[in-house]
Amino acid sequence: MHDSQENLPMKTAEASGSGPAHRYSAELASSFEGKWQSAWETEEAFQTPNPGDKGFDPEAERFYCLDMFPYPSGAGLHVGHPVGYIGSDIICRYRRMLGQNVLHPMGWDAFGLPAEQYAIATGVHPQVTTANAIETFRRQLKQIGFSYDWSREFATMDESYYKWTQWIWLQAWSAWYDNAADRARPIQELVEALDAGTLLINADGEVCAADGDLQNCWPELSQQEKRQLLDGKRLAYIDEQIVNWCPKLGTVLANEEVIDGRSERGGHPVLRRPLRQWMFRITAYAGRLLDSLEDLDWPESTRMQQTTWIGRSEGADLHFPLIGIEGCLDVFTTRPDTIFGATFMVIAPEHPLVERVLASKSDLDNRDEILGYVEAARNRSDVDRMADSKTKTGVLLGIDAVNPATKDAIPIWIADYVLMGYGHGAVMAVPGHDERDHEFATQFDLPILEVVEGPENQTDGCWSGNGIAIHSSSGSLKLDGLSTTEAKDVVIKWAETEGHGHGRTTWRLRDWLFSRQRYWGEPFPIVHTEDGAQYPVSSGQLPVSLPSIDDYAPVETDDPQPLLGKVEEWIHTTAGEAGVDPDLLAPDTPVRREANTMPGWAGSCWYYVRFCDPHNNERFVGREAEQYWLGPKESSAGGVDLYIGGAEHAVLHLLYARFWNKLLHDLGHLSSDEPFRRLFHQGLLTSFAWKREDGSLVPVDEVDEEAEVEKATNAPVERIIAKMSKSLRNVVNPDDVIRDYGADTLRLYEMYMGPLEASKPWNTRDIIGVFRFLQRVWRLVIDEETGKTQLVDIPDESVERLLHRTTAKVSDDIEKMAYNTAIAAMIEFVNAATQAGGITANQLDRLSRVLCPFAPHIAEELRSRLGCEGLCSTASWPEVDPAMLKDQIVVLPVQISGKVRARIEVPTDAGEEEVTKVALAEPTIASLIEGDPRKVIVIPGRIVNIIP
RNA sequence: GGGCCCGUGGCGGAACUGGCAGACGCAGCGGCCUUAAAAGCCGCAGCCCCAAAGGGGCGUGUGGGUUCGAAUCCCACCGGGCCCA
Repeated sequence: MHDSQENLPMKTAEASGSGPAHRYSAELASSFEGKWQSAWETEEAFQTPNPGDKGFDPEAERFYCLDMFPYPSGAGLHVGHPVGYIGSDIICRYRRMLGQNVLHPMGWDAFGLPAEQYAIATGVHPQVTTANAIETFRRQLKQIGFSYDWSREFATMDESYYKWTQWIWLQAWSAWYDNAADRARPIQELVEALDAGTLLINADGEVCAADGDLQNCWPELSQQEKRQLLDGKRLAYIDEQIVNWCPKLGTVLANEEVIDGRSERGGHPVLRRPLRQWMFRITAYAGRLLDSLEDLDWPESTRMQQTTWIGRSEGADLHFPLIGIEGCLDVFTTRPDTIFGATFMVIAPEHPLVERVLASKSDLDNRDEILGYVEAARNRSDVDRMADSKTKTGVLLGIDAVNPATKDAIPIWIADYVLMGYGHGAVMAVPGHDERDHEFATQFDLPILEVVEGPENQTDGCWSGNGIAIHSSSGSLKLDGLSTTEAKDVVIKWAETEGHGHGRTTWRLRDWLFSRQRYWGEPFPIVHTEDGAQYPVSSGQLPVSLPSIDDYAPVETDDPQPLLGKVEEWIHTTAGEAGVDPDLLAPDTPVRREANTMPGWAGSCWYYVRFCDPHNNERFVGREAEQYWLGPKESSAGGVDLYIGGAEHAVLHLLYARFWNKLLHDLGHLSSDEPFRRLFHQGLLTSFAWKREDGSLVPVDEVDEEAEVEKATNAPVERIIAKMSKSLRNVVNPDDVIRDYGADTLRLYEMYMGPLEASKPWNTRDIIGVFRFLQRVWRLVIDEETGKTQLVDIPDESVERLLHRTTAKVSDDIEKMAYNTAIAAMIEFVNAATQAGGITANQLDRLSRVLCPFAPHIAEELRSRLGCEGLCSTASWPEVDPAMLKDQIVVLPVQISGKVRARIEVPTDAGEEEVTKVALAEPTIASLIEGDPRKVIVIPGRIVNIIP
C-alpha cells in the first residue's frame, strides 16, 4: 500500500545525528557545549579584576561593554533577546583576546508593573515570580555561552542595590540647581550662602547673587517659610500636578506612558487629576542634556529624537495689559516678530485668569458656558487637545487685553488647544501666521492680518515660515522690511526697554514625575510629619525595605491612593523607627512614611555604575573602580565604552540615565559627565507572518507554508514580515534552536542573518547554512568515522595566505560589528582549505582562535583535541603578517567606455604607463579600438577604462 | 502634515572613499556516491535573446542629471519603515 518510511517519525532537522559516529551534530555539540561552559565558570575565565585586585593589569586598555539588561518576564527569552547580546559578546571576546581589560556584566531590571499585574491575577508575590523568571533567563543566557562576568550579577530589586537607588534619590533631594554655576550643588551650601548673605532671595523668591540694590527676603522669613522655600529649590521635590491617573492600574503614569488617552501598558483609560507627586527637576538640565549630545558617539536618529524631546525654543515673554481688571496677561511666543498680527488672545481653560474673571465679574452673560467648557476640557488629554483637528472649540472670556504694539484692545478667548503646562498657558494669537490660530480665527470669524510676506506663490492658508515683516510699524516699534530673525531681535529689545517683556528660551521637556502608586518598586527614603514637612531617612539607615503584603490589588478608585497606604502599621511610625537622624527630628515624633514607590525607570538609571563595583557596602560605587571603568581616558571623555540595546529606549531610559549621571557628576560622585559614550542599537528581529486577503493575520501554525494557503479554508494568504508576538504564534524559542542545532549555530545564525543594526526576519530554513559550515569546520580536522584529528604536515601556501587574510578581515569586521561578512570570510576559508586538502595543527590552532568569538564551544573543543594548553577563550588573537595580505599579481578589468571587455594580469605594483601598455596590447582590446585612444584612465589595483 | 532612514536575483544579504553588481548562505537544478534515499562531495545558477559552443542586449523601485565610470553623488516621483505632530 505504501512503503514503510512513512511510518518513521519525522526528523525535525538534519542536525540530529544520523550520519557517521563523529560527525558534528546537535547531540555532539551538546555533548561538549555544557562542558566548556562549566570550564569557563570553574576557571573564572571571564571574571574581570578591578584595580587593586589580584591579576589586574593597569597597562591594558579598558573596554567597558554593556548590554541593556533585560526585564525578566515569565515567558523566558525569545530569539530576539540575544541578538544584541551575541553582538556584544563577540566584540568582548575579541578584545579580551587582544589583551584588553574587558568589563562585560549582566543583571536584571526586576522592578516593574508586569510582575505586579501577574501577582494581582494569581496571588503569587512578585518577588517569587521575578526570582523564577530571573532563574529561567540566567539558565537560557548561560547555555548560549556568553562571556559575562557573572560574579557581578545583581537585580534592581536586591536590597543591597536599591539601598543605593534610594541614596541617589536623597542626593537629588538634598541638592539644588545653581543657575549661575550651571550645576547642581548640595542644598546645605545654599543655606550657608543665604545665611552669610553672599546669595539672597529676591521678592520673586529667586536665588540671586548679592547686589546692593536688591532687597534680601531671606532673613525675614520664618523657619516654616524658609523650609518651604528650600523645598521648592530641591532637585527632587513635591508638586501638585495634573497627573494621568489610571484607575485600572491604580497608578499615575508619566506623560510618556500615556498614548491617546490610554495607558501604554494595557491600554486602559487614563483620567486627569490633580495630585501631590514627587518630581525630578530634569528641566534644570535641559540645556546641558541638549548640548552634550554633540559629544556622544550615538546613532544620529537617537540624538535627533532626544533633541526633539528636549525641544529648545527661543522666543519672548510678552505682557499684554488687561482692560477692566488689574494686571497683565503674560504669553510666551517663538514669533515675537508677528506681534502686529496678534488680533486676539487665547488662554487655557485651567488658566488662573479664568477664576479671577469669574470671581470679579458678576455680570458675565456666558458664565455657565465658561464653566461648562472648563469642566469639559479637564479630562481631555494634552495629546487629544493638541491633535490636529480642523474644528477648534472655545468660549469668550468676556474681557479684553491691549496689544502693546498696536495699542488695540483685543478679545481674550478660552480654548483647549492651548495647554496650561506650556509657556504660560496663554498665547497671543496670530491667525495670519500660525496654523492653529488661523483655524480658530476662521471658525469664530476673527480678523486675520498679514504681517510677514511669505513666498510669492503662497496662495491660501497662512504662511508660518520666515519672511519680511510688513504692516508692522507704529510709534517706537518699526519692523517693516526686516527679516524674521532681525524683527525678533528688534521686538525683544523694544519689549525689554519699554517694559513689555523680555527674551526667553523655553523647553518642551517637562519635569519628571517620579512617584507611582504601585507596590513593586523602590520605597522613597523619606517621611512626613504632621505639619507637612519632610525628613530624610539617614543614609546609614538605608534601605527602606519594601514591606511584604498579601493583597496587591489596586484600590480601583477615581481618587488616587498608593497601594502601600493600605499597610497602616508600616505607614504610621516614629522618626526613630523610620531611621531619621535624631538631630533633625526627635526619635519619638510620630511620622507618616511616604507610601508612593519609584517608577520602573529608577533602577536602570544607574546600573551601569554599580556593575563597576557591585558588592560595595560602603558606597554606591568605589571611587577607584568608578574612575577606572567610567572615568575619562586618552581615547574617550568617559562613560561606558560601548552600550548596546534596542532603539525603543532612544528617549526615556537614555535621557533619564543621562540626567542621573550629570546630577551625580555635579555632586562629585561620578567622573564622567555622560553615562554612555558610544551607543549601538541592534535591529529588531522580526518573523514571517501570514495575512489574509482582508488584511487580518493568520497564526503561523494555521498556514500551509508550502502552498501559501490557510489550512482551514484553503484561502490564499500573503507572507509578510511582522514582530514576533504570542498572538501571531510566530515566536521562536532559543532553547528549541539549541536543541536542534546547538548554541554555536544559534550564535552564528543570528549574526549571519544580516547587519547587526538592521531589522531582519528570522527564517528557520536558513539556519542549516551556518550549521553546515560548523560541520565542515569539524570535518576539515576530525575524521568523522574515528573521531581522530586529521591534519596535514605541510601547510599549503595559498591556504596559509588566505588564513592571514581571513584573520585580518575578521579583525576589521569585528571592530565594525559587521559580523555577517566576518562569518562569510570564515566560510570561504574553510571551503578553500577543504578543497586544498586540509590544514596543519598550527593553522587549526589559529583558525580556532579566529572562530572563538563567534562559536566559542566548537573552537574550545577543536583546540583542546589538538592538545593545546589553556582555554581558547583566554588565548591571544592570532598575529597577521602584513606581507601575506598582498599578492604579486593582480587581475585588472579593462573597460572601453565604461563596459568591461577584457581582463589583464599585471604586477601589483605596476605603474600607470605599464598597465596602459598591457591593456592596449590585450588582443580583445586591440581588436576593438582603432588607433590611439583619446584617453586612458588607470586606477591602480582597481580598473582600467579606455575612451577610444 | 513635518523630520529621519531604507528600496539590489525566488529569499536573507555582499559591494572599500564613485571603479568587475549579485560575495556568503538558503531555496532550486545537474552529476558522483548509494540497491534506494538522506547526508556528503563536485558542478550550474540575475533576466532576455541568438538552436548550441561562444557571443550579444538589459539590469540595483521609477524618471532625469553630474561623471571616463553611479547600487553608491544630486533633483523629482513611487513604495516601505521609524520618530514627531
